Amino acid sequence: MPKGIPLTEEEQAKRRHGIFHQVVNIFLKKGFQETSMREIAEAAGLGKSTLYDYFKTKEDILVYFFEDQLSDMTEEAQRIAMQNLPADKRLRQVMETYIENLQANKSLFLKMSFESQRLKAESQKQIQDKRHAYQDMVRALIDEGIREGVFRKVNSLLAARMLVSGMAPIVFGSRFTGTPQEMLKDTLDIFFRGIEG
Amino acid sequence: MPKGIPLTEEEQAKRRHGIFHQVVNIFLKKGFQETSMREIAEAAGLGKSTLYDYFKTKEDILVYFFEDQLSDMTEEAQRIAMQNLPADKRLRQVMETYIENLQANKSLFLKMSFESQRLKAESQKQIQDKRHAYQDMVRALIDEGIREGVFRKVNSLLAARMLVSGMAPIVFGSRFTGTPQEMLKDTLDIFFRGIEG
DNA sequence: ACTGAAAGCGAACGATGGTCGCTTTTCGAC
DNA sequence: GTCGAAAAGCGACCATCGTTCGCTTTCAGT
Repeated sequence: MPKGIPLTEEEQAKRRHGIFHQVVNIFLKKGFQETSMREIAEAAGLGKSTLYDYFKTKEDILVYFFEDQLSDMTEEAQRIAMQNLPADKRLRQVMETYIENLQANKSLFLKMSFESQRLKAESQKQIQDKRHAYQDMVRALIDEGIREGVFRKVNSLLAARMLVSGMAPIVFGSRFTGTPQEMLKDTLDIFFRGIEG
Repeated sequence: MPKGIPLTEEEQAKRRHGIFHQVVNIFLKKGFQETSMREIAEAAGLGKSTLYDYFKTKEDILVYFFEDQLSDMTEEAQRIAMQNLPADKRLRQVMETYIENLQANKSLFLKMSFESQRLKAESQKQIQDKRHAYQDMVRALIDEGIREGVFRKVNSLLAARMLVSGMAPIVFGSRFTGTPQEMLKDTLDIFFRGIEG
């Protein structure tokens, strides 16, 4: 990490990513709220105030996690959404990658979601905004499907919310009826049947 | 408030109640988490450490609110439950007083419920225990109704949870279809029809 | 080589929740 | 009536927290 040379915004982002990755195990072990900035800085091999060069406040670290994950997912979804395929096929793919992402960081998501309840309202709003961006993405795909005629005319925002929030039990639930893939299939079967044109 | 004379447990409880009552407006105005123990003590006209004689920690103050309210409600419900009436009539009365209590402290309940999300898991568990006590009360009433034959044999715990949690939208919801009394009536109509024997 | 700017750091800050030991008040025993 | 034990109350104090400040170190361009 050179000192006298300015970091581009992209490098900053990489650095933030790296810092978070180095620290994540403390959060998993003793929780976010119970970990002090001193500990975080130490675990990252940084001076405490250097940490503040990358995260404006402590809450920003938690917010960063969600923003990072959610914008990754949104990006990925957008890439899929641009393919030349019927909207329902694309939507299916989007949800598949969605639960794959959730599953890959399952315990981290669980812990962080729980801890995020204790953030200030303002920070929670930041996270919600990113969530909405993802929902809007899904919604746009449903709207496309409606225009294509593969979906009937439904309230697309409501449907998107229903679909996305219906994914949680598949990964985080406590009563499983099969593998996540099977549960996803069953859920999507119901959903698509519900809105098919 | 005498100094050299010991307080009975009951007097302590009264005192706690009084302290909370004197402080409640700060919580409503600037929130619980944002109010320091110094401010609380000052508003109560107490020394800071005296406050700690009545509440072991800051979180205890919030926990106290729920414990107090919920045990009041549980008591009241128990009094109604002992009357010599068919179980369904008693259950109806219980739920009526329930939403009356919620309504009477509506904004306080709202604020405090929101703030309680930020408590430590341990404190949240304390609150949940009291909630369960109330639910168990309702459940017992449903069990009685089953024995009396006015209800059919249902999973009484599940039904109780459904009933109690179904009250929230009546008081705290954002989409009202009538007065709380009307909404309660509609909800209970559905519920009783659902479990009638 | 020199300089300006960026990156990094530890000490220090203000505020917080919580504790300690002292003072004040009261009641009951003598 | 007084004296002492015990309780209630208190403000100073403590450790710790998140956050900021000013200094040092390092490097790129001249």
